[in-house]
Amino acid sequence: MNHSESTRNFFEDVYDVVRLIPKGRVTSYGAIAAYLGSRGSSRMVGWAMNAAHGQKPPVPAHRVVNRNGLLTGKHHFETPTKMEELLKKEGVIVEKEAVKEFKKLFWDPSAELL
DNA sequence: TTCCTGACTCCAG
DNA sequence: CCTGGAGCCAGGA
Repeated sequence: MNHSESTRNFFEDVYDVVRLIPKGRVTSYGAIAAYLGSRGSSRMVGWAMNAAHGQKPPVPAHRVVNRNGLLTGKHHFETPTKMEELLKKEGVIVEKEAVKEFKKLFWDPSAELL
């Protein structure tokens, strides 16, 4: 397989995992990267999210935050408050750029997807 | 092709 | 507690 094919599959894999995140739960870029077998590629997960807009079926990118629960990707949504609004709609409280009860709401694909 | 950037994370000081 | 550097690797200029 060539380079573009493996890239496409990596993105598809990321989207599939993100779509499996339960409503009202969140995970991190690093957790997804680790689940896909490339721990150091957390930045690529973020890059994938950057290209996730308009995907069918939709990719709930708002459920992916950084390892501390901070909404570092909020500026990539339609509006800077969109990410927080979507989370709040699912019952996730966001306080000062971060997910409240992050540890409790954290969904780890490596542990949940057995 | 090289250089730079980035929705990240870890580690050293 | 905070800062900087390194590793990561796909794209755009």
